[in-house]
Amino acid sequence: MKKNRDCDLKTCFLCQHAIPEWLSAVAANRRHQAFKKGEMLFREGEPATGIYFLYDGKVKVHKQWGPEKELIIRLAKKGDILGHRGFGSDQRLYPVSATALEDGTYCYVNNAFFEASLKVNPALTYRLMQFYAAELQEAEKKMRNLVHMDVKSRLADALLEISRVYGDKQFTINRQDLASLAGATYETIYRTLQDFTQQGLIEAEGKSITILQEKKLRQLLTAAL
Amino acid sequence: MKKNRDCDLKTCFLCQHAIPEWLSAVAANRRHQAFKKGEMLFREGEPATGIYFLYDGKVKVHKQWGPEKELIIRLAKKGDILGHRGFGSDQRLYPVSATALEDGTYCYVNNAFFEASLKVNPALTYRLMQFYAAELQEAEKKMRNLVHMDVKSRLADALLEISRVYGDKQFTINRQDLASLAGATYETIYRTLQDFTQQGLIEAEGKSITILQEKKLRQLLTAAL
DNA sequence: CGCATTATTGACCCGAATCAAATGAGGTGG
DNA sequence: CCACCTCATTTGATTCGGGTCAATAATGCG
Repeated sequence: MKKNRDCDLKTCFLCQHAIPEWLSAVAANRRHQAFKKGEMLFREGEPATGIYFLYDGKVKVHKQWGPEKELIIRLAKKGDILGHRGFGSDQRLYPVSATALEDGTYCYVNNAFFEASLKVNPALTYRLMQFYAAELQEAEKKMRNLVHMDVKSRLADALLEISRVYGDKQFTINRQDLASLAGATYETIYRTLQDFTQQGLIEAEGKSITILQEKKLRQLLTAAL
Repeated sequence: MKKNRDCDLKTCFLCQHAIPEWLSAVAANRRHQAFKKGEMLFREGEPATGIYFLYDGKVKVHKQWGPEKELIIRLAKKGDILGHRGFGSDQRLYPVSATALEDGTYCYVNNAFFEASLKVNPALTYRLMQFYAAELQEAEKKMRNLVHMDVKSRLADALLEISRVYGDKQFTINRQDLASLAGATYETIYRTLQDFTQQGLIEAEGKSITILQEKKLRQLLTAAL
């Protein structure tokens, strides 16, 4: 089985929910593509031409603010969907950018085909709707957190999320991305990270971070409430 | 035509997209209900039993933080959907509360019936999905704004949004809600509002606010960028 | 007419952004 | 191999927006 050319039914959202009659059509219309760390899959403000199914690798979804500032909206991992935010708007521009945090592969289909899929496959539409609903909940929770929690709690939250996405207590991330994820500046994150290290909550050397006391990090979240 | 008992096809999302064969079923399963200003339609953390279609009146959707603090996620008006955030999660608890800002009416159907509707009516599912997508975009934009804009800009944004929802440059809202919408404290909003008034951008007397210079308010947003 | 909210304003404080500078780490070309 | 440049890391000093607290005035309201 050619792993790089064929969709793994277990990981690709589209194939997972494709009706049998459409599997060949899906195969004909999708485009598999490898990408490198740092590469932008799509850019905020560009016309939304299609939708991406992340096959492998981690990707950050972020929104720009001015020339220097950004906010990381979400981290995506294997099996996640990207570019779906273009749907529902009139203009069909990507409202966010997607940048690879590591090498990986995606599966792309253009909007026309994807919409056709949705039309003939209500179950797919239904699942996608659920996916949106879940994302919406996450977004709104994060919204509240950004307003009401201090940086320390937001950083704890960010670390736990990264750990969850990577499926490991140890992971690699640069400080700037960490700052953008927590919604704070580089310097502040640097200091807070140092604080956490001194308290023995985490271990940080270089870009590698290990969570030592997950429980205490979680307490920071609930304590802020 | 009994206005209070029957869904206006033009305003109710559910009826608007119902397939003809189901119109009678919809009629049988929906529950129309009047509500009073200040009444809570549903409460964050409660089991999500169903979905609400706002027939008349304005409703705030908000998320609690601690005993005293809240963040208004969104304002809903005639034709909007409420309680749809319960979908997609495992637990099926409302992740937000909904409180009436004025008297109104809603149309309610329980989850079981609504899900059945979605199953037999792909067009409805598709439209709902688009609705979610639009909400998601809004939420994420707001997220970024809350992080990167100062209070002055956030208040300008909030005022413009209220004006848009109410379809009028003049509207009524209490300061506390305004604060929760802009993600700031009562006092800060009070002062900033005073500032705007002195600059002649708005006129405020009591709970009534009139936008005088919409253009300048918008400039506050783009200027922050 | 007292009591309870809500409005209004001032003073203070603090978290975190900003600014600035020093240090270190890699990469490149001479 | 060294000089040089660029870029990330590290740390200190300073500033400031806005949250918190408190005190008074005003406005209901039973």
